[in-house]
Amino acid sequence: MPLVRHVRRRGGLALLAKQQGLRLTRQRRLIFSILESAQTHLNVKQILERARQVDPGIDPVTIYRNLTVLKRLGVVDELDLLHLKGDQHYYEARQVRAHSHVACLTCGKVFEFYTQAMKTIDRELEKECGFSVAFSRMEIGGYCADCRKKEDSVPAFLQRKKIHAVS
Amino acid sequence: MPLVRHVRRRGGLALLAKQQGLRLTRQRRLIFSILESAQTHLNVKQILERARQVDPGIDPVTIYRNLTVLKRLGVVDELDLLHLKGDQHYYEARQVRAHSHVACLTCGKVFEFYTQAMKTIDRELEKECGFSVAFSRMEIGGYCADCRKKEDSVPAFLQRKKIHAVS
DNA sequence: AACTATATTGCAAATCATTTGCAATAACAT
DNA sequence: ATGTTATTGCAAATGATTTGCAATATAGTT
Repeated sequence: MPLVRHVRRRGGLALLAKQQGLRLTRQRRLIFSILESAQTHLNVKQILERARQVDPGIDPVTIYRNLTVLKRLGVVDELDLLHLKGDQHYYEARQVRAHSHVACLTCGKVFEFYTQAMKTIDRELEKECGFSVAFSRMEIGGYCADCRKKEDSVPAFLQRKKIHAVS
Repeated sequence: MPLVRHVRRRGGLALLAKQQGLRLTRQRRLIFSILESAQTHLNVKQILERARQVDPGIDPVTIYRNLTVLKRLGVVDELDLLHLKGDQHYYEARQVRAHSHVACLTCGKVFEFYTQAMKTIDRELEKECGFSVAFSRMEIGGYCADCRKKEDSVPAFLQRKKIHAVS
């Protein structure tokens, strides 16, 4: 059975890359370390900025190519975060614990939420469908506590007019 | 507080559109009906194809513009289905019951999975974070029962070589 | 340490999806 | 019926990502 499943990284991405027969170039090391040390999901532009602080000559295409490799290895996730900020994609090193990304539709804040319930779903899928979960992503939109206090705030993406629940 | 929240459609998208002051053009009716009658998520190309069977002159830009409107109304969801088939996006009319999209990494099959556990997460977020969930999306990658039987199958997206779990 | 095979890079150009400007048309309220 | 203006289709622009290719750098071998 094919496995990407639970990839545990002991030596980090660099070691994993070696095991896969990839060459460890200066640029690749740099990109790996940026992703590994990132506190949050980054988009390509952000990765490029950080990379250029160290290696000003690095080309965007190198970022793209390495992200492709990392996606194929199953060690980074590509997220779109509900497209709240357009169609750009975000990347993060895959974590051991599954978590969901929760975005406030008013202020745009995104935070991560860890819950056992995601594991529950994995188990249900195994039991009910014989489906073996390798990884999962959850993205939630709604209104955060702060914004709910400020009554009349209008979600940034609702430019035309307020939308009322049709019930 | 702004609401998109639980939009229940009684008269369908057409009625909703009217209530929002949108004009019901021939093209718009068509696009609405395609989305409402679709059994599954569609990408833009698929929507365009279906639309052109009825109205050969319809322009892609009309599809895009209407999808934008529908997204803003909060009645269609834009999915990327784990980017298994590239970066294209898929659209589906938002359903009353939250569900997750489950994709097999070997055969590419995607199915929908309904579970109470998603509602559990909503409640946890409300309780623990004071966050009010408007909608949520979950996408799961793994291996379906059929493919697990056929031992040595290699996931389509792993072109280089087999990846073994690093443990 | 030099040698070799080839994976990887950077640049330029190509591609692809999506958006924008604008004039013509069509929907809807009066 | 008439006028206002939202919506459409076309063409061109944009922006992100990919591809071709020659130069370079890595890692294995001598």
